[in-house]
Amino acid sequence: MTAARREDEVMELARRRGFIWAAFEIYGGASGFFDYGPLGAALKRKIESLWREFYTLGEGFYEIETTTIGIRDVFDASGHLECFMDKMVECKKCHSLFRADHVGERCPDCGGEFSEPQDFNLMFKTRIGAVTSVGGKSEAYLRPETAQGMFVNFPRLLRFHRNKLPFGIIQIGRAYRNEISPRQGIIRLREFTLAEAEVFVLPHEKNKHPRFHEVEDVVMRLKPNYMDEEIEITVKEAVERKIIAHEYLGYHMARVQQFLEKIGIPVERLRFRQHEHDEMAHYAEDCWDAEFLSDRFGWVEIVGIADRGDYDLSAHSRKAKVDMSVPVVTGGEEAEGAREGNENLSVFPHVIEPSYGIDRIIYALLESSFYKEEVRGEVRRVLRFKRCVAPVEVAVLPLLNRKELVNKAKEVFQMIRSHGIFAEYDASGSIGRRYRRQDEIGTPYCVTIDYETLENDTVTIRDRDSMKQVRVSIAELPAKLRGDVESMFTFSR
RNA sequence: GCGGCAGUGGUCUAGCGGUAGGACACGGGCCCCCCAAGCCCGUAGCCCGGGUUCGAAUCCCGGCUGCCGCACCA
Repeated sequence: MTAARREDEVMELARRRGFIWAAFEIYGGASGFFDYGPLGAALKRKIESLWREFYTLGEGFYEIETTTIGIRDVFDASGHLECFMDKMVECKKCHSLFRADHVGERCPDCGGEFSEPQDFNLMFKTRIGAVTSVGGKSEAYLRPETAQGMFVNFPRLLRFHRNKLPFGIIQIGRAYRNEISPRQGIIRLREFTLAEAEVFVLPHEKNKHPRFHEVEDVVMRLKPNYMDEEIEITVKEAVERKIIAHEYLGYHMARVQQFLEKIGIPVERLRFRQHEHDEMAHYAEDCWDAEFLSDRFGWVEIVGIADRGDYDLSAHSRKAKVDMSVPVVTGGEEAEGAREGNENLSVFPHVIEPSYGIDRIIYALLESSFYKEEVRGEVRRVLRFKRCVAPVEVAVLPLLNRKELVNKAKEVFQMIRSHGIFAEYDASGSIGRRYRRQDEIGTPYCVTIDYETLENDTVTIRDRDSMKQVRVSIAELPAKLRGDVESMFTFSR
């Protein structure tokens, strides 16, 4: 229980200060389930909003919201029913469990005999309605990814986009996987949040992304599956040298990196690792994981960028008997897939999918933001969140708990909130203690009301990272907090 | 899921068969004009269930949870 390691200390802080904790604690807990507290939920909400903006405003994608329960047909077609399933055998002697295809006739531990293989599916199964029979529409599953909701709605989405490709669809939501034994805290959860984009593109257009030039100079750290070491390379060069298969994949990998940097994941702790062929999910043609270098867990996947090919659309077309292929329009530029003289040619769009594990990103952010130093013999713990994700944007503090300062401080507090800035008020304990409280939850700025405030209506803004202060007038405070606060401290760091 | 170890206020810990003590945090007060100072007061705990015993936080069994190793992580 001792929080000896720095990394464990972060999670201790997260629990203590209301970011995240084990679910069902009063009943002893349940492995693989966590709840977000007041600050964690705020942090998560901010990350999700930034993500949403990044893809809607940034890419012009629309967001949809589909059911978290899926009927059997969906996961039958998607392959999850079969491929998410492991045949498990149990040793009759020592009761160890093994995957049937990973093990021989006898238990490798004790040499005991195995039971008959039994199915273990990673999907949570449920039933629809008061039906007790097996099969049919009564059988349902909690989705293991949000993606299927976007695939099964493809015909309507295509019509919505007036039959024009490419287009992208995003979705943020919960997904569920009944892990055999989840560990590693919020790295492996049984219920978690995914933020996924499905980009539908004609196969012969995968190598010409209209905005590729905007990201072509982005330098990324790549670990291709046929190489033993990592290389640092621009996206442009990686695509030219076929290290990354095509522009669409390269473009979205670069965008993933840009998003992660934007919310404050240090780029030097990031790499993109290409899946080995035997490691690839059943639906993937190619897949690169954006991995975060954790002090605690080593390289951890936080985003997967997969080329799902036409796997899902063709599978649902077959199963549902609804043709989701699209006609290939041979316009001015000739299309590779379109053969001459064949006017009725149609193809299944391919899907490029960046899939973000929000909970893991939150862990990565907590771990990499955590900073500890000694100030005057006391430990100072700081979460160095970027302002765009900080749960509390500013704290308003009267220098002393005196009536005249408190009244003025409450006035300023209300004023700041009326400008749409989320603030916290705290008058309890010494000013130093209150600064430390805010440091620990990552509040970037503290506004302090002192006796000078009463004289000339100015307050100080204290910067979390430099602990420096500048004095501004109350009148210009909202504008400063909204706008160029950072610049007021950049030279003093 | 298997094996080993462990679970005491919010956090960290002392106690290891006679009924819980500390530190920090938190709340109230005093003091205080800027980075967890000091003083006073207060709130708050033996993971859950069974058993052994006159008596269990302490010993035994089961469960849950966590850590380490193995397996699993489509």
